Parts: sequence; C-alpha cells; structure tokens
Amino acid sequence: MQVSPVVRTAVSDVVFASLVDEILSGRTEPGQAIPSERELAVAFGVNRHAVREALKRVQQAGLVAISQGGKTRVQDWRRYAGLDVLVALTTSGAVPAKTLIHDIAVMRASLGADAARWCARNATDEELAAVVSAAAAFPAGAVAPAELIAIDLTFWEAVIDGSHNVAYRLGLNTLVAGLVEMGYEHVEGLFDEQADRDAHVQLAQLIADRDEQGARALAERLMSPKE
Amino acid sequence: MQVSPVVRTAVSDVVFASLVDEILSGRTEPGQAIPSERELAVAFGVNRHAVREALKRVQQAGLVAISQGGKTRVQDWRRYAGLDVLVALTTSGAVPAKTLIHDIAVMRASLGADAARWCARNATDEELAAVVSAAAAFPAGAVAPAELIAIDLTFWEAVIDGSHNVAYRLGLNTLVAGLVEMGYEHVEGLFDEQADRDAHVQLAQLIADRDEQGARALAERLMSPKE
DNA sequence: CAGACCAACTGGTACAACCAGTTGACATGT
DNA sequence: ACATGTCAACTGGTTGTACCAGTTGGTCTG
Repeated sequence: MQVSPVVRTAVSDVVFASLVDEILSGRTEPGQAIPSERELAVAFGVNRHAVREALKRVQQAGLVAISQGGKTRVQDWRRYAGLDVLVALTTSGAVPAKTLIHDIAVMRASLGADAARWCARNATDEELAAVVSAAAAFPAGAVAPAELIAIDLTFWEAVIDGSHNVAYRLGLNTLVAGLVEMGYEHVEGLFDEQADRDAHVQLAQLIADRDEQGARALAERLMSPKE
Repeated sequence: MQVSPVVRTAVSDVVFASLVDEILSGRTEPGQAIPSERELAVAFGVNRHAVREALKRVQQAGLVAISQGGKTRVQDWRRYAGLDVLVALTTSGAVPAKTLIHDIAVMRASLGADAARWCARNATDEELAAVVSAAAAFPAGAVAPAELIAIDLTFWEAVIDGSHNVAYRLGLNTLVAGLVEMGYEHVEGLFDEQADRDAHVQLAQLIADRDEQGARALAERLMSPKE
C-alpha cells in the first residue's frame, strides 16, 4: 500500500493563492480596484475573515494597497513586489518558467560568488572546516538528483554562514524556498555544476586558504548558468 | 501651526510588529512555543481575529510554524526567514544597525554590479537611453540627501530594468523597501558614491557601449562600501 | 451653481459559537 | 508491568453577525 500524508490546505491560503495569481497573471491590472471583501467572500464561498487574512498577506507581499473606506487597488508588482513573490510568478504564468529559473540562477551565482569571497575573508576556522567537510560530502559517482541538491545546498549554506552576511543569508533562504516550491523537476539540469565534486573541493580549499579573488572567480565559474 | 497627517495603524499591524520583534530579538527562542491565539488576544487586549491575521503574516515571513491542534512554534530565522525581514532585524536589535547596513550595501553592490553587466548585454536601445539620461540627472553640486538618494534610485532602477532580470528587480524592491523603512538617517554617508556624477555618467557610457566587463568593474567600485 | 449634507458604500474590529486536529492523562485489557 | 484504547481539554480553522470608522458620490439647499 502506497500512502502519503494528507495535505490540508487552509481556506485563506487558497484565497491568497488565487488573489496573487489573479494579480500576477495581469488579469487585474495595476491601478485597478479589486472587489470588496464582502463580494470576494461570497464569490469564493468563504467567510469574510478568511478573505481578510488573505488580503492582508497580499498587501504584505506588496501586490495591493488597502485603504479603509476606499477601495483596494492593485499595485505594479514590478515596482513594489518583494523577492518572495518570485515563485508565484511561475505558476501565474506572468514570466515563463525557463526565464525565471535562469534569472534566479544568475542571481544565485552573483550572490554565491560574492559570498565565497567574503567567506574567505571573514569565516572563523570552525566555519572553514565546515565548508571543507561540506565539499567533501559531494559524491564521487552518480546519485539521485534530490540528494545532490541537498548536498549542494548544505555546502552553500556553509559558505554563506562563513561570509557573516545576514542579507546573503536571508536572500539565500528566499531563493531556496522559491526553488523548493517550484519543485525539483524545474531545477534539475540547470545546476549541473552540482555534479562536479573536484571543483567544489578545490573551491573549499581556496576559501580555506583565504584566497578571496580565487574563490570568487571559481565560484562564479561554477554557478553561472550555461548558455 | 504645524500639522502632519494622522497615522492610522491597524491593530493587527501592531500585533504583527510586536510578534516579529519578540522573535527576532531572541526573547522567544527557536523551537519554543508561543501562547495560543486566545491567550495572545487577551494579552494584547484585541480580538482573536486580529491575532490570527498577524500570526498568518508571521508565518508567511517564515518566523513561526503553525499547526492546527498543535502549538505554534518559533522557527530559526537564520534558516527560514526571507529577505523581507531585513528591516525588522534592526528595530529588534537582533543585528546592530551598522552591521546590517554594511551587509545590505555589500549585497546591493554585488547585485548592482552584475545588473550593470547584464544591462550592457540585454538592454534595448530605449533602456540604454533611459540609463544615460538617468545618469545625467545626477547633480553637479551639493544637494539634499533625500533628493540625491531618489536620483540614485532612479538610475539603478533603469539599470536593473535594462538587465531584464526579474529576480534582480524584485530583490532591489525588497532592499529599497527595507532602507526606506529604516529611514534615511541610517543610509546617509554610507553610499557616498552617490555624489560622484562623473562616475555615473561614465558608467552609463560603458553600459551604452555594451562593455559588459568594464561596466561591471566600475559599478562594483562605485557601490562597494568603503572600509 | 457652490457648498453643505447625507446615504451607501468601503475596510476595521469585536463577540460568540462551532468544527477539526493534537495531546496527554487515565482507565482498561492483556 | 506494559501496551492499548478512550476521552476530555486543549490547540488552530471557520463561520455568522453586528457595529465602528473612514470614503465617496449624489442630492438638496442657500
């Protein structure tokens, strides 16, 4: 018997996803007003409180502007939305998945390379040891994609931790959360650098040797998406 | 008589800020459970729905894990929080403002330099023109800090738009929103590159000339925080 | 026709009730 | 003594209703 955990989805989450999709897909354009909470409640067939919870989160995401008494208007996500709506962009079809993956990969490369540089400068000896051992964890032969991604993530988390940069830390969290939600099937193949064990060991060594520029250069070469 | 618009703060926003602060300050540690919605409601002296709206947003920020029936537990923000909690980190005192500003500046430099490079490669002729004219808008002489920051922001938005990278676009939005919420007083002085009109004009020219590496190098030199 | 006014919206907050999972104590069986 | 089943007391999830508080646009009045 094959079983999997039941997925429980809160009503407000459904409403939230639906509203986000409505906006990012462009069906409701920036500046345009969305229906009132009461109208949305009857339209979705849920209580107004659920709609409110969802709307508050949409507002937090920077997709709408809510004003008491006035109408709730859609904002231009290109100007106001934060990095955390990256994921929703794919499912809504506003940006092609391939484009989005490429863009994320580019950003990851930029951050990762710079993080490697700062790691070489700032990391403590313990953190350097963690980077080296994380690099050693890369498999010599073939291995399941999901596992490889996990190993790769561990390595880069060690690098980011060593860089002592909070912004990089949080930025990586957002990107990772995005990729996870998109599913591995989109990610596979694009980061084929992951298979290169020797390069990672070499990179870890450069970092451990405090070679800032060398580490940065190799990291960039390693992470940049192939054309 | 000196008057200013009355600031109306929603109850749920206050609760939200309070909860975020409680967590980021470390007063409630990761893994620890927070009081139930009903308890929080009486503690804050507000309705339970307000607490729910706030909690949902805290969850969206990745700071807590909510489970029906079970308790709501605090998560380690270093591992799960997204880039959008950057701001809250200062006010909570979890990370010194100076450190945070430096980290943000480093990330901005990394993204900005790479965006300049991609802008030189991908931008259309119209977008290149926008970059050039935005650079020309830099003042020759002294000007109010707030205005200078606005001009600087316009310039970098033009560059980011030209890079055709959605992730960079959204990342910039998050960083800008963070800096705005922190207030200009923290930002002034750190980005003294802003005053350098000639460098910006030169950078715009490099981008317009499609000089990817040159644009990147200059942008990095321009944006990197001084030690 | 300008300005005061009012009714009909909008979102914001509250109280009360119930449904639906989780947990742990307790009784029961072996 | 220990594994098991049961149940009460939590937890969050959802709903309904009512009212407060701003905004808006029409209408009535001077």
